[in-house]
Amino acid sequence: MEEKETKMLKFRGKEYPCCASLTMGIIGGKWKTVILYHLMKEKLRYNELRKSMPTVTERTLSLQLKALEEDGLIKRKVYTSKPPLKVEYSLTDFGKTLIPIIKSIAGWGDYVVENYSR
Amino acid sequence: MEEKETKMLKFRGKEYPCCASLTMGIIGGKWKTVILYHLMKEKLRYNELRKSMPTVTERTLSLQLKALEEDGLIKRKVYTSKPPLKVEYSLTDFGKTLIPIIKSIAGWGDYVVENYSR
DNA sequence: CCGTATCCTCCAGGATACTG
DNA sequence: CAGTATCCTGGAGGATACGG
Repeated sequence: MEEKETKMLKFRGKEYPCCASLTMGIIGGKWKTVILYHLMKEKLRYNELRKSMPTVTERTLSLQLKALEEDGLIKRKVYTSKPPLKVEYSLTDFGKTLIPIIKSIAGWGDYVVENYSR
Repeated sequence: MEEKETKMLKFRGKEYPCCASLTMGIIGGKWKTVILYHLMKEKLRYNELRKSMPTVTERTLSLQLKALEEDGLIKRKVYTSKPPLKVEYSLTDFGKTLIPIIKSIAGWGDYVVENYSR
């Protein structure tokens, strides 16, 4: 009679088995934390982001930005409607709640590079 | 003449464009942080881990444990050589340097569930 | 009990060309 | 400048059965 009923956590329609996997579902993937890391310091235009991330493709950057925007972590502001367009990306207030995490993630990366790089 | 030369970071033979992506390369993926999250509190046996992670498959859990062990984040200790085996997984000292990150990742997940769950 | 061995699916991310 | 539109590929992760 007893169902497994392993209390799944929900956010934006997706289910996660624990709080850690929920966070990783939102900021996981190859590029999301990198984008957030750059936007943490300052708002940036599309091309500025691209230059900060030399190995990402246009399509992938575009998709990741859209996903982050849909999850409410970043906002997209258009300044000119006539080409050349000017678009700036920045963290939302919700996105800013991630700053401590991004900082510790970046900090640990630096620590590893300094002490174990090879 | 000037090469792009975008100083890549290296760890265990892989290259990353920035410190944040290096960290995510090591603890990213669907299950690694979940495993570390459970091992952070206590060492656990294979089956205990499985029960903590009801939706992971045996094969995937096995592969992720092996990857974490290869990166030096967890250690595997075998207690009996005759079946039934007893194997315990725990964080290494290096793995323990991740505890602050895991805690903030888990904490943010909890925060989101409390304030935005739907 | 603690995994491996096979086989398979799916989609994140890449390459490239093109547009408002 | 800031993206879409197509097409494609590799590998993460899943399902299931079996082995020490």
